[in-house]
Amino acid sequence: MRALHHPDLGSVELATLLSALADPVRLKVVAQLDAAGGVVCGGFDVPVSMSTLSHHLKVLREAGVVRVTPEGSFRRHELRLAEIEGRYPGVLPPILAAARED
Amino acid sequence: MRALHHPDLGSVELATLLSALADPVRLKVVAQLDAAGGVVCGGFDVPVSMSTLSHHLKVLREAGVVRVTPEGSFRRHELRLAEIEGRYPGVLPPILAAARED
DNA sequence: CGAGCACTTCGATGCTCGTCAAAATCACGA
DNA sequence: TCGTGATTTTGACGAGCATCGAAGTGCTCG
Repeated sequence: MRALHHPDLGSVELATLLSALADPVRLKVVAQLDAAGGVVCGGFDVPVSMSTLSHHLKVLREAGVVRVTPEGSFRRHELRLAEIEGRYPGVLPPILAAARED
Repeated sequence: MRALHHPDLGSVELATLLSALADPVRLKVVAQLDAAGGVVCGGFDVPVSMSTLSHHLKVLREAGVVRVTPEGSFRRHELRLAEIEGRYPGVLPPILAAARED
């Protein structure tokens, strides 16, 4: 498998970031990531198949929302909250707060 | 033409709101609407044809982002900022601020 | 090594989206 | 009433996306 690519937040367009978040499944993912402090690996509670989840995590990673760290045969996913705050201040927290209400 | 429909913000999903904003043309539109105080009608500065602009304005209206008021043969478009704040506090302002940087 | 687990990638399908030109609608003024 | 200007709708096209199952990759432990 080729190395995981994580974009520099400076090169992420606002529309790209919003597109990544504009999906019910991905909103659930980031909400769970936020609630669990980012330590969740593949234990997401979402109503899609494993392969579809993998696709969504890839979208989030390529939009700079999530950082993925291989850890044995698992993968740790974490929100890149501080970096996103640096690029688009104030955008993510209220979205996380709103996504939490479900 | 059937009457213009403006959804109740209470029935607008977060993913719908973010989808409406997750497009470069629509981000330009809301940024201009924000900057001009909402009085702009069809005088948007966007790189698409008139019919495409109309389509984007319809998307924004149906997502509850914009209110459209017929005014003679023109149409006034305004951001529903306060209402969106009531439903999803803090979400829109930082997006507008980020979209302003262009 | 070999089985099993945790994912990812591939291929395919059906749906949605952004875009345009052309035609339709609508309001106002001559 | 006719025409003009503003805007929407229609119809069509190509691209992109969410989804799945099946096959592939890589890690770990026996």
